[in-house]
Amino acid sequence: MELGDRKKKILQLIIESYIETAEPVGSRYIAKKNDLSLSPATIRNEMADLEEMGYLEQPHTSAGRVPSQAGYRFYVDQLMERYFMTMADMERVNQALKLQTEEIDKIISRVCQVMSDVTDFTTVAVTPKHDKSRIKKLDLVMIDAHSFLAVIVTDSAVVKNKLFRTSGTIDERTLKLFSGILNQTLANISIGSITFDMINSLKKAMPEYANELVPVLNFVHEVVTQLDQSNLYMRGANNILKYPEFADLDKARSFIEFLEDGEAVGEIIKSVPEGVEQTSIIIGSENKNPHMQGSSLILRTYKIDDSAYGCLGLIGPIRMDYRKAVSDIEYFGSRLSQLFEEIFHGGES
Amino acid sequence: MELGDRKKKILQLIIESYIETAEPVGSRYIAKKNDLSLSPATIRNEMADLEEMGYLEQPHTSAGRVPSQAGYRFYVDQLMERYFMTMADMERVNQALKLQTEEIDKIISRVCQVMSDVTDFTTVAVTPKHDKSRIKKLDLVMIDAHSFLAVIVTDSAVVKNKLFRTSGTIDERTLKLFSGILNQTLANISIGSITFDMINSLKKAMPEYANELVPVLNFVHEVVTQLDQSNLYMRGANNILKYPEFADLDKARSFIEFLEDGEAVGEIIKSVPEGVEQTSIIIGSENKNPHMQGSSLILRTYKIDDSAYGCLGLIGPIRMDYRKAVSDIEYFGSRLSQLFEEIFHGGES
DNA sequence: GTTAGCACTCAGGGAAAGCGAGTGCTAACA
DNA sequence: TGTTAGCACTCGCTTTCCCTGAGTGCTAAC
Repeated sequence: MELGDRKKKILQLIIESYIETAEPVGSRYIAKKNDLSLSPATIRNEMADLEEMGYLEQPHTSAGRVPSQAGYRFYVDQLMERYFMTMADMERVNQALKLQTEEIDKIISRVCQVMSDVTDFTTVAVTPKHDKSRIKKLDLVMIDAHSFLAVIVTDSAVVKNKLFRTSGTIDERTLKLFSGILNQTLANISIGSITFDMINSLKKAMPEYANELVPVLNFVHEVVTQLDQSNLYMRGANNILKYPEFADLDKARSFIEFLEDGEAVGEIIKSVPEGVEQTSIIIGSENKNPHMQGSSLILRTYKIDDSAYGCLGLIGPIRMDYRKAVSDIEYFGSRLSQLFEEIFHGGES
Repeated sequence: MELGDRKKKILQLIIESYIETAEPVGSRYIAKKNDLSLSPATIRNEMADLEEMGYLEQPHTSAGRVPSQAGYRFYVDQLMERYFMTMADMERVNQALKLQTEEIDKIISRVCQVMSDVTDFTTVAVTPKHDKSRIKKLDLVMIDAHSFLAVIVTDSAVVKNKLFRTSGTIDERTLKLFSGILNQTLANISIGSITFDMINSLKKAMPEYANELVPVLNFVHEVVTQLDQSNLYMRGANNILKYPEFADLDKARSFIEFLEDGEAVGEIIKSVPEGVEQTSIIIGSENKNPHMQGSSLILRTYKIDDSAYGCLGLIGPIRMDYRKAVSDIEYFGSRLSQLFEEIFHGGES
């Protein structure tokens, strides 16, 4: 059965009113608040139809109607209009994103916080995996006769380092020799394709320097493993307590606990297709993870460079303001992509 | 008025029972549960005395007694016995602290999480300021003809780095020259004493290299500022929801919000005297910050090296198990100090 | 100094009653 | 045929009232 324009309008009004007030919506309310020039009785008939079609539900006989999950889905797919962020909010975001740092993790963590402040939702963000980037340079810098620093720089501008203390003394020449060999083998290969075996065979190749070299190779392995993973940030967990849906303390607590466990949340976010900047809306039981089935999740990918995409997320009750959430997250996503564009391709710094 | 042994014993029993059950404690209960060989009536007399002295309170006439803040204070100062962690818990902590990394921030963040898991409290941790450490080496590593990496290493083994893209091409010799000058001026001075003026005069000293050098000097300034601050970690905010004291959602929410705001919490923790490994207990309104006055805070300093101390904290309701909290945090603190001792003075790595 | 006995207090829980928002159905109307 | 007024009905919420029971303070006896 196709939905007529009037039914669509009524459904939209009900959903938006419910989103705002969290109260079941009655026919009288719809008739009065909006100039549909229809009587409550007529609205009631339409509402009964919408319920039959599965878009609305009734908590109990004498209450108004509440959107069903299918209702929300229809709403976000077909009814939802674009929301425009106020200039004030945009300005606020832009101010907050004026950072001195270029460290990806710091930036993402900050965005996560600002987004939580602005949207009043719980926000999550994952930094991209760097499995497709390459080691550009591996250098060993002498600090003093008993210690040196290993530095790894990737073409995606990630730098990792570690200090080493040596058992004997060490000189610049030996370090140069080491770094030459390491660079030859490991540079310009994508991180994802550096294997444990590769590193192991390097270890065996130079038994005379094993004492100093093995720790460095372990470090390389550690870095490669690290870059192959993404970090997760979460902020504003307290925000979910603002919604009456989480008035039950136990429910709220176990949900926050779930959110604090990065692994699980990361798992969910990984399901988002990489490589395109897009927004996904996952409503209630559309979530695979049972903990999330009482909530909705809005995800938005952002781009660091062609080989690295990260993801932002907003978590709220199923009755969340999808209109605002979507436009907010899209603004953050685009600002973030833009920010990285400036940092990595914006000429010298 | 001096407290007799019997009064002390009764006060202790009341406090420990209240900590356990969160229910006001009646005279009958104390008489039955413990073999004081006293009748409820006698206990009542003693309780009335303790109330008069300000150690106990009565929520209402027909309820039992509840410890007052002064009661808790007396308890932690004079009555509390040592609690011994179970071997199982210790083992669990030790397992969780087996980390591959030597990055201070990662370690602290991890400890914070484990501590929250083990203790069921909200935990905070601050990393030390490094204002007393010195720049040991400042190196510029050439990456390719258009970019180089600046690396700063301090004597407290902190490494910071940043990539620079240059407008023109650059060669190793120029970088050597730069790093020579920078090292000469900035190395072996304590971070806290490197001033903005100092950096500014360096900028002016070499106008011909301004293009490349100024960004590096800005970076130095940034690093110095960063090292002068401490980072704060917080975990297990959801844990406070486990306590009936926070059953009021609004209260709980605003408290979690307060905790998520690092600044404010950092401010509180800074009040702890540095330089000694010790435990402080701050009960309810002894906290200066009004948000904290409904909670108690246990703080414990830990040592990274002679010039750098950090701090761990447990946050719970005033009715918290001080006995367990104190011994838990002390175990964590000592393990942490020990860990850093191994990392920084344990010979080669 | 300790204890038994007793009257008194008061928060919390449960039942009962009343309220009111909202419905579905029917019949009349355009 | 779609719309609307009217009306009886449903049912969750709130308020009120009462009762219960844990716990107290006081008094008098041991």
